This record gives sequence, C-alpha cells and structure tokens, in this order.
Amino acid sequence: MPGSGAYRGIGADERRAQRRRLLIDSALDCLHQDGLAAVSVRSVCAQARLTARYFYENFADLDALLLAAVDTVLEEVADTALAAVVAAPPEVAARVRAAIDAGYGVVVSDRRKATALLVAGAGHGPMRERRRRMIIDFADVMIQNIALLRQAGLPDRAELRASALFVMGGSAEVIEAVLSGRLRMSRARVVDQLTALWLGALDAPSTTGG
Amino acid sequence: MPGSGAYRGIGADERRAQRRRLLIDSALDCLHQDGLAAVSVRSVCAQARLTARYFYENFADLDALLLAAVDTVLEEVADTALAAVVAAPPEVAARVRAAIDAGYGVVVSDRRKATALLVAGAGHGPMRERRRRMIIDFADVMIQNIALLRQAGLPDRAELRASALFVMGGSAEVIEAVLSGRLRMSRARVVDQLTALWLGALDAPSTTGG
DNA sequence: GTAGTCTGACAACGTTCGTTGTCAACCGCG
DNA sequence: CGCGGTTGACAACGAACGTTGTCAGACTAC
Repeated sequence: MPGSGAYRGIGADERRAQRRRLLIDSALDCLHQDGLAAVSVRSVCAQARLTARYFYENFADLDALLLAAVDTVLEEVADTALAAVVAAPPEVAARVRAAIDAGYGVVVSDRRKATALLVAGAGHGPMRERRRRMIIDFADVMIQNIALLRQAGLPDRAELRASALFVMGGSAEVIEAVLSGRLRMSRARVVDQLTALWLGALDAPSTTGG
Repeated sequence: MPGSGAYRGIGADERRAQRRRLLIDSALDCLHQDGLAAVSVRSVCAQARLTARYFYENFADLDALLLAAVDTVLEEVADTALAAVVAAPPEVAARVRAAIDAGYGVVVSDRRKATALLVAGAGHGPMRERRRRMIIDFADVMIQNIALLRQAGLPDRAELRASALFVMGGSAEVIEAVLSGRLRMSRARVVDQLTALWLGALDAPSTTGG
C-alpha cells in the first residue's frame, strides 16, 4: 500500500493528536476572546485553521471539546500544585502557600486558562460539573492533609468539606478580581493573603464548635 | 377618544408592569429548568404565555431581560440582608450571622434565585458584571462595618477588599453545594459555619501582618 | 352600535448553527 | 510516473434564533 498513514514525515496518530491539541488551544482562545457564547464548531475550526471534519475526527460535539479543554487546564493546575506541595517544607502553612503559589502561577501565566476555570466554566452545565468535581477532589486532598496535621478537635466531615469548598470558591473570586484588574495586588501579596485566608478558614470551624 | 388605555379594569401602565414581572419570572423559570443556553426570546415568551411583541415592549433584547432578572434577585437579597443586619444585635458576630441567614433564606426559599445568582450568572458576560459589582458593593458595606468595629490594626483597603471577595465567593460555592445536594447540612449548620468562616476570614489578614 | 385600542396567533425574513457531503489539489510510496 | 490516502475549501441541509409584520377577534369608551 502506498500510504501507511505518514504525511510530511509525521505518523497518522501523531497528526491526529496535534490537531486535537490545536483544537483545544483554539477553544481556549475563543473562550477567552469572546466568551462562551462565541465558541462554536465553526469559530474554533477557523481559529485553528482546520476544517470541521477534523473537529469531528477528535470530538463528538462541542461539549466534548470544552470538557477536554477544561480538563487539560484542571490537570495542569492540579499537577503543578501537587508537585509544589510535595517539594515544600512539611509545615502546613508552607504547604498551603506552595499549593496556592503554584496554582496561581499557572493561571497568571496564561489568562485563557483562568478564563476557562473561573469564568466560562461556571455557566456551562458539563464544564461546571467538571469544575465542581475537581473542587471536591481538591477539598478531599486538603482534608486529608489537614486531618493529618491537626489530630485533635477535628470538625466532622461535612464541615471540613464546606470549609474546603469555601476556600476554593473564595480563592476563585479573589483571583478573578486580580486578573481582571479590579483588585490591584502583587502576586506575593495575593499568595500571602490567600494563604492566610485558607489557614483562617481551616481553623474557623473548630473555634465555633458544634 | 374611546380607549384611554384601560383593559379589563387595569390601566395600561399596570398591565405593562405585570407583563414585565411575568417575563422576568419566566426567565428565572427557563434559567433554572434548562440552563442559560435555553433562555431565548421564544422560550421565555412561551413560558410566560405572551407574544414576542410584549417582550420587545419591555426589553431591548435578551441581555436586558437577564439583567433585569438578576437585578431583581440581587436587590431582594441585598434588601433582606440589610434589614436583618439593622434588626440584629450590635455585636459583629450577630450581625454577620443575621446577614448570612437572611441572604441564605432568600435563595433557599426559591431555588431559581439561587440558580440566577450562583450558576447562570457566572457564565454570561453582562450578568457576571452585575454580580461582581454587587459583590464589590457588598464588600464595601462589610468593610465599613468591620472598620467601625475593629478600630485597631486594620489591614489596608486592598486586603480588606480581597477578604470580602473571598467570603462572598466562598459562600456562593458552599451554598451552591448545599442546594445541589452534594453537601448535606441543615440550614442552621450552614449559617453557623458560614458565620464562623466569615469571621475567620475577616480576622486572618491582620494575623499575617503585611 | 361604532370607532379605536388591545390582544394573541402566526407568517416571514435573514442569520447562525451543527452536521454531512463533494471535489480538486497535495503528498508519500512503490 | 501513478495509485491511494490526506488535506483544505466550500456547498448544502434542516433547525433554531432574533426580529418585524400582519390580521382577526376581544374589549373599552362614547
């Protein structure tokens, strides 16, 4: 057979993967530039300089692409933050700070990712579902770490989970405000204050008691 | 002239206002039932059993209706919370608790309002703008009250504002989780813990110092 | 009753969308 | 070279949308 799939020196699978990444990247572009409503098969393909055929080659529909896009960002944030935590000193404050600094670094270095997580993801059913599940997972990791570090006087699981959700939602709001320019703070101050707020929130429930 | 505007015993202005309220209510229904994407001139009018003409009689376009809907809810939450604060004992904890309890009461008694504020509002440009401006206003009220009650050792304005944004975003996340059933807590416990988290967050920045 | 307004149902126009299909030009390989 | 897979441009279909217009019937005021 003449063609074994290779084209311009690249195998068929690799070309497909390239187009898939390109489509996800273009989706982030469209999302950031003109909002969720402006993301369509046509607009994404135009941004990627691809044809609709290659869209359907990689994704069943628009929702699948949007989910893949937000998943990519979520994964990057989670991996970066987790790596930073592992590399940080064992004190809880240092670890919290490391996680916040790492996560903030990802979205501050590419605003499109912040848009995908903080803005557009909230208004779209499947994307919101993804984001909330990631927040739950994040919360559970947090709970485990906190539980290990404060063996005495733990509030029950629901309260811990509520606290974890609280710090995630609050951080999203603060980060969005900073990135949009409404709140002017240096990166160091953002990280410092978020760290303080996290630690305060994780201590607050036990101060109230039951 | 035969017709001075009255119809079925109701003046023209009042009929118009009734239709306007009905359209806003129908918009909340559509938003809650099928999400932001399902809100269209046709769907809202069908829900309201009105014709498109009466839509354009009251609103320039869909965005105007959505803004009016979210404004209505925001106003109700703000008024209710403010009234509760005024009626509460002067201690800061009691006032915070009263505000949270009142605001939570509004959205828990009508889930459509929660959807409008917490879910759909986030993914829509103009609605998000409205929501964020309301959060800023709320934050400023909070800052004023806190500043009056803790005259010593105030963090600067940016940090206070960040804290206020933090508690608003965090509360939204927790309330959404509770209302969606992912987080099972009684109303009393939700209010208790949110109060504790608010107070903790408003104290946290000063513990870090600058 | 009669004129004038209000109401509701529906048609119609142009636009955008998702999705599929067609077709010439391009490229690697024998 | 020539064969077959690959690519890109574009047409085409039905559906939904925003928006405006038409028109018969219900109602009010004189």
